[in-house]
Amino acid sequence: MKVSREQMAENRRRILDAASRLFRDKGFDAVGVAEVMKAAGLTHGGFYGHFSSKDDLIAQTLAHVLTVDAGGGGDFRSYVDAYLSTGHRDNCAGGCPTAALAAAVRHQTPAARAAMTQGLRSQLDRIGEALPELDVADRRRVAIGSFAAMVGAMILARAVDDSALSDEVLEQTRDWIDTGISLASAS
Amino acid sequence: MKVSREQMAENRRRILDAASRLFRDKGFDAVGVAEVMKAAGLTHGGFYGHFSSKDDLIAQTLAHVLTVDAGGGGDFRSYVDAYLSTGHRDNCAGGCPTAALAAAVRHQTPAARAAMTQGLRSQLDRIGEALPELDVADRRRVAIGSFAAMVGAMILARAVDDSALSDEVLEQTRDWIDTGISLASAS
DNA sequence: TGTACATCAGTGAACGCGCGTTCACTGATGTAC
DNA sequence: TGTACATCAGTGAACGCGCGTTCACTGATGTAC
Repeated sequence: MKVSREQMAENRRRILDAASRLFRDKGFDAVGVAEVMKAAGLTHGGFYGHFSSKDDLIAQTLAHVLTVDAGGGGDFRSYVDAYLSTGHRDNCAGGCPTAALAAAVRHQTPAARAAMTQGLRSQLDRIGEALPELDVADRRRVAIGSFAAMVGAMILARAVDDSALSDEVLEQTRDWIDTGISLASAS
Repeated sequence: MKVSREQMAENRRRILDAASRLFRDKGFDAVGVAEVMKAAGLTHGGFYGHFSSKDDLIAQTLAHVLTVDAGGGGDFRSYVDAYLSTGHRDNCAGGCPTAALAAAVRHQTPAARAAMTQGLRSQLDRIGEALPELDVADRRRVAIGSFAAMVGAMILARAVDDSALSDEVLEQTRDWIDTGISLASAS
């Protein structure tokens, strides 16, 4: 049955939110259209009233989840600590979409890759702004280098089967970034 | 028709090599058993004489590709430069299996994750050995921190649709790792 | 060393399940009068 | 403001393609004599 315009807009938002969590948790391929719709409280048939295909859903979900700003505001060191925590590692569904999905984006449509590109750009800009104590040249290097290290460390920590090694990857990467920032600040 | 024991062993190796390249290039889900067998010069029916399932192939391919030592020998700085090159970025099929597959391993069987864990362990040990100028505590931090940064940077550089941003991620991460090592060497 | 035969690696057709996608239908919405 | 009707968001059954897996068969291997 038909629903109101606002209800439809909310349904669309719920589909994107459900897809965002499911994709981060299980990956694009392991999540079906029907599963997403069920998680949004709908049936699978209505899907194509909102999206033209699963690929379209993937691209729009990426654009949706990457435009939410990732808890900025605080200083960069505490952001790094929160990012490289066991809590974040164990909460893939609610965690950083870049760590969860960037590797899979390589195999997606141009629209999905474009959304990822824009998301990365704004993420790096946001990190740069959180480093006002550095001069401009250092700022970019620290933003890119440390974000790459955070994403890489999270992916490795999640891939690994041994919790001691996983914890060590997070801890050592935290220390590594910390010393990297200290050096830049001192120069 | 039956083939000789050596031929069968070589066929198995060819299947693993083909799977290794295809999986790195396109991901586990996008590559079918038939495609792997065809790339190895065989037909799909014979697959189950070598492996018990596709999951088994994935686990054994990871073990196979992660035990090849990744061009060690030289010093660490030149390894980093080669790793974070556009050539490596554009050669996913022949490149670092960790950068290509680590994120996907999260969704694979326990056997696959165990192979990944062992592979990461030996990779980190190898990097540590390539840093004899550092004292032991620094060595581990630099090995983990810089490998995390390399893997993360490669994944981001490959996910992104804009070659200027992609190049910048590689370059800045190279600089970031370089300054990180310099700091550790100086202390 | 040579021959007969049992073994078994590889072949290719076939099966069946899952998932993306389609479609005829339903009934609430929201507009025209 | 109230009523009649056209619209269209959502439903759920059905389709069909792709892929993992199975299986009866083939013919070269390698062993027993």
